[in-house]
Amino acid sequence: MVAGPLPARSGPGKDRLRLWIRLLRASRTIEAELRERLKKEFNTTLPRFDVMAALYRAPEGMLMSDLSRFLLVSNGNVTGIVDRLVSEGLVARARRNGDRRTSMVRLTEEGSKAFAMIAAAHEGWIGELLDTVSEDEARRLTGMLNSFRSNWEGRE
Amino acid sequence: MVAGPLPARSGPGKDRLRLWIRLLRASRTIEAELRERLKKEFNTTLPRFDVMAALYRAPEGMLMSDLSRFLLVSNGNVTGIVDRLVSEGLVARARRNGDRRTSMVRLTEEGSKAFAMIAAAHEGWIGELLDTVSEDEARRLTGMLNSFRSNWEGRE
DNA sequence: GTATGAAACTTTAAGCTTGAAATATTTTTC
DNA sequence: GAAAAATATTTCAAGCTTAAAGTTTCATAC
Repeated sequence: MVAGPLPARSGPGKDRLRLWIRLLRASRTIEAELRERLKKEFNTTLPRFDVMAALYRAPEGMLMSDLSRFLLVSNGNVTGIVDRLVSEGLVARARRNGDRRTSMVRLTEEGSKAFAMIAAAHEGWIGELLDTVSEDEARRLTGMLNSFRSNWEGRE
Repeated sequence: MVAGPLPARSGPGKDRLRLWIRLLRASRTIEAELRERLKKEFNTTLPRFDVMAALYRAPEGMLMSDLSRFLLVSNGNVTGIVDRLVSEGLVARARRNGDRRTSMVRLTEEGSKAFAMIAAAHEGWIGELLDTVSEDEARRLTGMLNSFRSNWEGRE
């Protein structure tokens, strides 16, 4: 989804198609760079980072379904990633509240420390990778993307 | 890479971090919707669509390495996707030019027809999914993303 | 209290993705 | 022109991803 079907020079909707293609190329370029650095510097992956980032925001823990909803990925997907993080000792499942179907997932002490270090580097990388975007431009772009998102969210 | 590590309210680089998170969430949301529709309506996938889109632009064919460079994915990845497209009769490999290491990959007649249909639907979907973005706004956003991209490309 | 259905999660099969190693071919160097 | 380096591609192992089907537990209705 990086190329797009020969957008004709003009016509209704062509500008949106062009926008979509640019958006996708930008995020894929940055994503590839981040993935490579996460691997090289911390021997981890983007999905693991995503899960840890979500859990870091929720010290009390999250349900599996909260995680998958928040990260925009499927349920089964989260199961696998959390499994691996648990086996690495970075995340823990606690099956304690009344509902025995659910398990509260949270970062371990070790996971929290590890994440803090990775997150600091991550923020630096983003600043570096996006340094051709001025802070002001960044705010405006964010605003536009935000309004797209909030409009979109109510629809499905 | 959809959440991001608790962006502090302010500070240097925070606006860029926020921008990155929005960018990623927007593209993931749209991507998920496209993937679902491609599956439901045409029983195909986003990676297959990407490869076919690239080949549609190059009737004379492309090398595997051209494909992987253009699509921003690894070599081995393209091999697998093309293998499946070949087995479905939508794509053909031609090992004909002087260099016997390379193979020219192109759409078959059937593949070209199939792609044209899917692409028409795809363009409509994008118009629909992005209809909260005005055409004017789309052009401005595209411009900003473009300048990011061209600045970035010279660097690595 | 027991059947019905809903909810939370896991498992499975198929496919996508990467980085690294392997293979085959061409080009360069001496 | 043979050895070495470079290029184009494929193979491989590990992990990510989805949709669909399966399991367990909970809530509702009767």
